[in-house]
Amino acid sequence: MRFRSHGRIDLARSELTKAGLKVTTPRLRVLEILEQAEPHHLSAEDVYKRLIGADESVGLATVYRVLTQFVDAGIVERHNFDDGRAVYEVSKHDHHDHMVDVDTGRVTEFVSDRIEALQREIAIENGYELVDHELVLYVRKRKTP
Amino acid sequence: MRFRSHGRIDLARSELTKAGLKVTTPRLRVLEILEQAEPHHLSAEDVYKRLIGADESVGLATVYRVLTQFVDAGIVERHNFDDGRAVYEVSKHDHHDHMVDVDTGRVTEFVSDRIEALQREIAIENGYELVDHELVLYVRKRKTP
DNA sequence: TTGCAAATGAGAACTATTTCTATTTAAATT
DNA sequence: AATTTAAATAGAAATAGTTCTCATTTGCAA
Repeated sequence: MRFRSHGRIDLARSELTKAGLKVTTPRLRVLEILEQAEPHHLSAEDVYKRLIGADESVGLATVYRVLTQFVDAGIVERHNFDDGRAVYEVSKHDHHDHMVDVDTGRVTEFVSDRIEALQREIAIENGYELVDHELVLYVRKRKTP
Repeated sequence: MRFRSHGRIDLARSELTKAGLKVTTPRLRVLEILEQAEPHHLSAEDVYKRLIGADESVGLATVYRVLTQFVDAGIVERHNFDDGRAVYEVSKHDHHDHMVDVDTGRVTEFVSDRIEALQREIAIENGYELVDHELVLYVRKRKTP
């Protein structure tokens, strides 16, 4: 049965092409890993480990190079948390922020239209327009709910 | 004339003592530099350069060590911007957030009680209490004001 | 002032990331 | 399908930022 669709992979291919990046095995693999990642945030090392685990031979330097290209192309976002970790995740249209549990290190995502709106307001009050933002809440589970 | 007051230095001394840190020359020097810093944000390297410039002989390793101790003690805050820079600044009681002009790299500070309140709300809605937060707005000067 | 635990300086070690370069590969061309 | 060529890769080496080690120095309590 020819002409069968390979949805996910074709999507990754077209994303690369659209970004003006040649379609190569390492790029496809890294993009697939990020798209299927759970949680969404992976460090370069995480991506590399998953590649090795899947018996793909991709060099660590290539992982870094490809991730940087993805960030430049807008396919992927990079976040730096205060403890020094840098993580990557595919850019979704629904922008979200992060909440880090300071005891466990667990990261959860959240969206708040109210906060987004306020940020835009604040930028304007200062004569700017908002290009992007980064919000991380450092939190702790409440003892008394 | 004895018994003259040395306001700034005495303050730094008492901050160290309060934090349970022995009062040493390197600690006093680093704290003074951060308190007088303009802009408020300095990297470890910046602090080190200013010490050298002032003919103080303090090792770079000590600068890092002392900065980390200050952060642990809550005297100083550390911020990581998305471009990878890590900067330190003395914790003021009026917590503030940052606005980075993406064209010039200039950093300005701002405070918004509304955003602070919203953050606390969001944490609670998720069963957490807010320990700290980090908000950076990436902005661009408006062409048409 | 003396003694000792704590702090420091200098350089080695470490970690994360980037660069270098010889080799391989994608994809345009024939 | 084979050829060509610029772009991409792997792996090693280099770099930058930060932390560690340990011999020496210092703050401060007795």
